[in-house]
Amino acid sequence: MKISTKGRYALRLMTDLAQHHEDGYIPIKVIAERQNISDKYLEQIISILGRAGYVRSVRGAGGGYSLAHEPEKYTVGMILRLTEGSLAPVACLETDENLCARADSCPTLFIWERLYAAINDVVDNITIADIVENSANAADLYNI
Amino acid sequence: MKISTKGRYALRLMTDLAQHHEDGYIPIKVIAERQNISDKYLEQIISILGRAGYVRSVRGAGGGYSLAHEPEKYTVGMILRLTEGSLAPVACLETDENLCARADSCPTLFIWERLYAAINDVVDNITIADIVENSANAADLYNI
DNA sequence: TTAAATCATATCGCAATAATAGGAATATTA
DNA sequence: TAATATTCCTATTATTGCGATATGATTTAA
Repeated sequence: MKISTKGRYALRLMTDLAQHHEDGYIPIKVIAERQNISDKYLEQIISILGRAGYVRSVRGAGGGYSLAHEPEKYTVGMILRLTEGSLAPVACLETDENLCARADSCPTLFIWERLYAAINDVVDNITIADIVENSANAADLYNI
Repeated sequence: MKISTKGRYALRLMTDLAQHHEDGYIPIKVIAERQNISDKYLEQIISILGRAGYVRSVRGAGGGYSLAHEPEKYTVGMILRLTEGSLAPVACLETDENLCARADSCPTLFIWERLYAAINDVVDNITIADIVENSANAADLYNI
């Protein structure tokens, strides 16, 4: 029951882009240094975000990445689902094909449904803008 | 973000024991057949439950396993934490040692805290007795 | 004494995670 | 035009954890 680095890095990536939203296109190397993450690994992750249309990119010198939309348009759920896959705690909740034959009489299914709903409720109600705001407050609090 | 078979099997195991709570000691083979799970794998899982004092065992012919307490004494959270380990969505919430140096200014920590709280809230408020009851209702509903 | 059961370990195949690596394609700038 | 900076694409790899399977020792009842 862990969120992998892929999802966590993706969130930090999007947050970083949001914090520097006014600075035009930012090379992945810069973000990798700021976030202290392998730039080659970040490259792979941002390509997922790019294919989904979450970030825009410009190639060549002076290029880089930029958020395609405003930070408040992205929920944590969107980012995590894209990079981690489904957040369902059991496979049988993911697709109709995965739904097992005994689902009608499955004594534990309601547990996973409640858990799934609780997870979705959290991640779908926090946006990247919220993260940026929270981070600004924390910095203020600690006089950074 | 998946609950592994270990935790799921443990829940089915405990539920099965609860459903046959009056039948004395039940061999793991019987449960394995009823639940259609590898008996050798179940053996390993129930040994965890045994060491934790969740089930009692009697060796030798005529022996088997039995719940150590009433079904309402066990929460889903207890079983899952024992078999899966911590349900924290990120390692830094597990122990003080895991808490990273930048926690004070971590912009995403509040997400994981909320997620963790939501997960705990679900699993700590469902007991094995609830599962048995739910299963009885479902059986009734579908005329099984 | 035989059979039924728990108890204890060791081993194994597979897949996923978390990178690392190398280079092709594209654009800017000197 | 050449050099440089960047994205883009794909292959490889080391490590780990999952989900078993296997073997056998120990205990107890019939």
